[in-house]
Amino acid sequence: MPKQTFFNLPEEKRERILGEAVAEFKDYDYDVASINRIVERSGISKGSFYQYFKDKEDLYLHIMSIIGEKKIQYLTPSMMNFAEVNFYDALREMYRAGIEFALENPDYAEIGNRMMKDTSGLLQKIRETFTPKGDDMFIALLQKGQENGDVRADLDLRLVAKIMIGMQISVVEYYFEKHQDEGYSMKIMEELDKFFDLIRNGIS
Amino acid sequence: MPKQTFFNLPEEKRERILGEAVAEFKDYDYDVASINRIVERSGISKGSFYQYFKDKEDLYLHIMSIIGEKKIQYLTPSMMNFAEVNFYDALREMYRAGIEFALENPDYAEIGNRMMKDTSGLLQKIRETFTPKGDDMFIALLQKGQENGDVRADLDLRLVAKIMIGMQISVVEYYFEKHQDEGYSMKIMEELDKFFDLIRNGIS
Amino acid sequence: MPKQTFFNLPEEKRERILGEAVAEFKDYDYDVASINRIVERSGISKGSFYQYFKDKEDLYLHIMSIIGEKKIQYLTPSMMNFAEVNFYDALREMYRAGIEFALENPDYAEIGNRMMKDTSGLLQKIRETFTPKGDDMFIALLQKGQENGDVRADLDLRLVAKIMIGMQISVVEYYFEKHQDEGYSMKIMEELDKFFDLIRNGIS
Amino acid sequence: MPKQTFFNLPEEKRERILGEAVAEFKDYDYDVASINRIVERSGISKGSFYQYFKDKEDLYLHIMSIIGEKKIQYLTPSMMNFAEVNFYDALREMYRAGIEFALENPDYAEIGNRMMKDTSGLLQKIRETFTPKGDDMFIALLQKGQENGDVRADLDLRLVAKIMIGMQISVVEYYFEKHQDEGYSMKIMEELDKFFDLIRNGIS
DNA sequence: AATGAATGAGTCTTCATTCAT
DNA sequence: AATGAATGAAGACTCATTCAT
Repeated sequence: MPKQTFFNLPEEKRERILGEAVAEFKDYDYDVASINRIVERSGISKGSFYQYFKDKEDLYLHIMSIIGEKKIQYLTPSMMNFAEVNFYDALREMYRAGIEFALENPDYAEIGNRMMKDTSGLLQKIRETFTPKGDDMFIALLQKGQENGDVRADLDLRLVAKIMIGMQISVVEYYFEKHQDEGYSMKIMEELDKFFDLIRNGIS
Repeated sequence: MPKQTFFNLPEEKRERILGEAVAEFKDYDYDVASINRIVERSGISKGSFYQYFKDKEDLYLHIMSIIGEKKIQYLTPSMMNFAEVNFYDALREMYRAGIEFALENPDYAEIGNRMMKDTSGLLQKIRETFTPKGDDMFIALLQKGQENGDVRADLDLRLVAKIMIGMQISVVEYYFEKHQDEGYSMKIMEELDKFFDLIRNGIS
Repeated sequence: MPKQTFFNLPEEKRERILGEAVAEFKDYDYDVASINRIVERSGISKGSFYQYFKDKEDLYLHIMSIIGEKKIQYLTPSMMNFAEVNFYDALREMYRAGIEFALENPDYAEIGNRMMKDTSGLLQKIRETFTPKGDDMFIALLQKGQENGDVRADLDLRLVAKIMIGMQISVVEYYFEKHQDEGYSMKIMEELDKFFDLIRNGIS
Repeated sequence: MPKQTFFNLPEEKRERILGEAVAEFKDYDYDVASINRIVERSGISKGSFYQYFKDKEDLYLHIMSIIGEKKIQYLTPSMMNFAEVNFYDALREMYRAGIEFALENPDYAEIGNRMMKDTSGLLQKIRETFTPKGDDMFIALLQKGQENGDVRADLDLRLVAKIMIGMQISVVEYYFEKHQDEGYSMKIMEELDKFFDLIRNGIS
């Protein structure tokens, strides 16, 4: 949690610092990311940095929480009426929200992915704080699906949830690689629907 | 390629060094892994290390090639009779081999995953040397499946291959977490079969 | 170019660092000169050094530019009225300035000579930035001499210029060795005049 | 002085080692030259090296003595009949010999120049061992010239000798730069003669 | 609140030399 | 006579963090 001094900063300055920090953590893993570089590019002094944040971890956690909040903004609306829609529509909506988040906030998505992959000990704890949310949402969704009869009853839901989260990342990466140049387009939803048909009806 | 001096070492020492290096690369990304720590824990001098290996990359590549060979040992037998078996049996066999490799060589698997995730530029090239194998195998398998009529014709095979590789990793991670204490057990195959049924027939 | 932090230093400290750096580059070629020694003798930490200078080359270039400026202070006055004086007076003045510079700034002269001799590749570029001045000045002087009829027309001026620059170094070295103990004295000019008579009228 | 073991070596091996050592000292100053590289390229073991030579300095001194001997081979014949010829012919012959040596043994010449330039303390002593020869020869020559009346009496011969040695190096370097591509040719003597005319009769 | 100089441990890598076999 | 493994000091450089002003 940044110190109060940070929140007292004029917004412009606060955003500048955060922006450069995001740029750094997008390009480098936590361990390799450099406070030196962030400070330099932000145009603030080293001393100031340590008056805003306790240490590197403090800054990182703050950014992660910002990313988390942003992600929830995308997900929440689609969760509202889960009760009413059927399982597949809900699942599709969830994927769509996640992908839209990634497309509109590529830096945040990249940092998130980086965190998921990192195993440097420090981040282990952090990950455990952030991932359950996503996991639990998927599991809850699947349970509802089982209740509705939309999903087979004999599945290990935690495994399926884990796989589906992994799928979401794979799909986003694939889309990034494929459409790198064309820029963002939600044409991805067409492909996603084919993918959902696959989930639903199997490969065969 | 390590220098000849390394291969001239008494096996015990050679294995000790490699063991400590593996332990290091298992715990840290390439950039963060420390030669200092490796030599310290191996009980050799820094000078000696550089008489065995050209540099950090040389050591890393050597370990990667050892891992690659090991993995091939697991995969090769199952590839033998791909022509004769049907698509799903082959796919199942492939997964089984991959999972067995990961369960019996968790450190190697961890290093492999780490490499796949790394974005430090240096490893980009290395990855391209090692990953095509996996990707291509999956794609080849899927193509054969399409020819046999086992797999639907309207699929983007590269996307499906990417997802299935991601799945394999997810599955392995899941079983690591679940069976951490119980130690390795191939009871996993029972659950995997349920999973394959899912792939085949869909979630519904 | 040193970083701003360096120029912010109290003058005493700044001069101490520069002094020790000059002492190092006077005693050792660029490649052999040691940052470790410089910081140790300056009484600053290694970290501080790299907050003042980007790297070894940065420090070296800064010193070279100081030397260059100093040298120009010696040369400029004598260049003022080249147009009016005859060739031999100009040449003599040029030598005198160079020798005076070397006698009064022996460390600078030594570093300069060292640079001229270096072949380490890095300094090649640097040399090309600094030497043209000297070469060109000599050639310009000789050309003017030819126009005035003071210098024979059948000479390869580039060769003569090269020789005369070498002569200047030889002369300085000679007086260093000879008058090492006696300290600096411009009695050298008497001998130099004999030498110029030699240049003018030949050995015979 | 190399150890006896070195001289017991089969000639082929001895020459190979020396050849690689010469190649190293041609490319790098004494301090920067690497025993590691020499050993590696010679295909001998580190241990062997130190059974042939006491240390780096021992090897270097041996090479310098070889170079010295070679140079004497070029110079001696021309010195034979100094008594009989006039001063300028002798001087011209001396230059010619030196230049021919440099053209036919460029590596040796390069190492020699490097030594002359080096000031690493160690080489100071070495230089003092080797240079007097050259200096003394020039001085002797000039003295004879003075006796014959070929050379003015009012010259500081040690200074003139130093300058003339420097000139020889300048001339060789110039010729190397100018005729780099055309390969070796004694056409240089034509230019040299112009240069001697200059020495003799002065610039004017 | 802001500064920025100071720090020492850390990074990878190369070196000349020794010594037991 | 030959080997080559072992070594520790030294090289340049980066790091996150502290603290006096």
